[in-house]
Amino acid sequence: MATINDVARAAGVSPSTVSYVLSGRRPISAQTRERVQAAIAELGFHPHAGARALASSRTNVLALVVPLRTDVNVPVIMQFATAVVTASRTHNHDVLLLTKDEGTAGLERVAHSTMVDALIVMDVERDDVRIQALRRLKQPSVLIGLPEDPAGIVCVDLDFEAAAAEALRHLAWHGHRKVALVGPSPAVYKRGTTYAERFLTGFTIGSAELGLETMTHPCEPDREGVRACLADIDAQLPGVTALVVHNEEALRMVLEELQASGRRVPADISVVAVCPRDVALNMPLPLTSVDIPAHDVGGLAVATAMKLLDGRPTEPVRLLPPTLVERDSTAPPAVTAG
Amino acid sequence: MATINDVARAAGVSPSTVSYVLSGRRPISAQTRERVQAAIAELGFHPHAGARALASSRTNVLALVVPLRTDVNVPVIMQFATAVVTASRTHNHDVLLLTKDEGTAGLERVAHSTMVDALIVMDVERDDVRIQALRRLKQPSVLIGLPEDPAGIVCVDLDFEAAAAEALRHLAWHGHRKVALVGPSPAVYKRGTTYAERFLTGFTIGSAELGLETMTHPCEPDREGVRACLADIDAQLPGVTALVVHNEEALRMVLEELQASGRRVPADISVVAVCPRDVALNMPLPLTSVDIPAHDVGGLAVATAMKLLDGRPTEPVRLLPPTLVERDSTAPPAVTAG
DNA sequence: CCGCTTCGTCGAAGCGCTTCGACGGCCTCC
DNA sequence: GGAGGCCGTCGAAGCGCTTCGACGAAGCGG
Repeated sequence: MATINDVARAAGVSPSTVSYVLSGRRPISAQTRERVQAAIAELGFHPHAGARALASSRTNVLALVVPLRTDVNVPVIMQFATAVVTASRTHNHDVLLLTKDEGTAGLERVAHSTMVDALIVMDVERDDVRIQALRRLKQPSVLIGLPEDPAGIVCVDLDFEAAAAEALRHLAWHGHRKVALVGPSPAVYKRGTTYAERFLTGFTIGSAELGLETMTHPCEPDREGVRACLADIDAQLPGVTALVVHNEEALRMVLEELQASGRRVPADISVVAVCPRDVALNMPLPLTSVDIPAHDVGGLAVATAMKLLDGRPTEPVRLLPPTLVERDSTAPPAVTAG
Repeated sequence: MATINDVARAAGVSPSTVSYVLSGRRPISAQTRERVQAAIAELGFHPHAGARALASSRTNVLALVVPLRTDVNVPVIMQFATAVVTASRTHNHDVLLLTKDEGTAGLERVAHSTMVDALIVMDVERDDVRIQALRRLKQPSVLIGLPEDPAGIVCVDLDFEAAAAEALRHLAWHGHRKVALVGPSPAVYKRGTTYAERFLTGFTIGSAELGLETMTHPCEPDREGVRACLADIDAQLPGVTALVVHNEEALRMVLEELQASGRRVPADISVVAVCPRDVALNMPLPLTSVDIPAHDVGGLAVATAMKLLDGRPTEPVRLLPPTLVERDSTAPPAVTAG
């Protein structure tokens, strides 16, 4: 492997000049720069990451903590992860993958041993123990999600409260008065995953503001769970004309069960999904949906981390406004006798 | 941050002694070791990863290249990835996440800049350009998959040929004579993803050996694709009594379409799935399946990488034998007139 | 009791890079 | 036309760790 000294010799300059060509931290004449760059290309020089980290105390690596439990929606997690990786690359950073189950220890390990410049943490819970740990690190961190007390840590996420309100507004505008929320599985609520709670809050508030008759129901994402959920909804909110589904796994089954019970979407019942765009489009019929913009959130998380590293000012909490796209699963309610 | 010098001073020894306590490369008296360890604990010392990498030319980081395209089965990819991460941790390594779309450049970047000790590459295609690149690197690599010409690179994977044979053997043993393969989507074949081809090969050979009447059909994983696929199968292989499904996305829909067409599983038609265990168990009825042991394969990939790093001998290609577990979706064929 | 090995520890030399201060040479401005 | 600046480059000092050779002390056999 060529070193910076080899390059310097080949270009007839000093190592520090090569370094300055690379970093651009001092002016270098066009001539010299070209000679150096030619030497770099010819020797196939790549700076040694460890040496660089040692000398500059910058690693150009971000830690990304992902949950590995399977009761969260895996494809969505993966969308966030890939968004973070691609965004990091555009900022000339790489990504070190940590799993949530290493907990606090994993964060401290990579931070204390200076393996990463900053941390991005997904799937934070209401009062996640990891948050105090993050506060103590010298590296900045960005959460994807919104804990109870985010003081001192920057958070980015979709504004799930607004998302719920948006879904209800759309349905109300179509004339719906009786709307049910098919939520995530009970396990998700139990864990204190705040996006579920925030959506619920938004749903409740929106419902009150719009004067709707609503109910909410968690839903286990298997055939039985979906059936039970829909049955409960029919029992507790007879004449329901619209569903908001905040549960990717259950989505397809909800549609199938509605069909099985003889109800047509959207003629007999409207459905608004809360899910990534491609999920909404890959259903038997294209669903009206509030997008979960994993790509944007991931990109924003990385951009925010970069800001922090540069010492630029940053909003402590940044919630992206939801976008609802009307597709084929919503329509005005059927006019019924009664 | 405390350095090794701080620890040395606190323990009243030289820095090199601390280093030897940490690495165990030279004998250290129990007394000294304890004093050093106490100092380490007290100061919360973590060796600086960059400095360590620079001095030892070992980073204790593995690169993992995952596909980010969505036409592969995301949850399965994620299973591999988490398996690799957890296994790496047990070997005291971390994982740097690269995406396949950075291609050859990404591999070279992390290798040349000495960010990683070894590379693990998923989703290799028949004659993947990345393979030549890997051969040129000074770091060893392990492929999850099996390219055309694996010479010089170690590969691990499930033995998909044997898996197909195993599925057929099970069905033949039950007395089935007409069996169809519902394969991955055409895109997967087109890409030259070898596991699909290997399964197909095994299916064809097994079919001949067992004297079965079979056919194979790729399947687009949406409602229409599944319908078309099943219709083709019924047309081309009338009286088919069993299906082998090698397509996680389509699996649930296949079952539903069979039911919709009035066929009961396994009374009227048997189904063997090729998928991870948990997928087989989370279907409306527990499916007889050949497991895709993502966890084992990921773990093996890491273990193999460690072997290579230690200079221990390694089999060039290691294909894990498949395991078929009989559950509720297979039974002898119905006795019909004719 | 002497010389040889083994054990436990130290000191110093790097690993490859960044960065700070220094220093010529050139331009500019009065 | 000389003082003052800026531009472009160099040299050297580290960053924090590992590792090699060296060296006393202790243990052993003859």
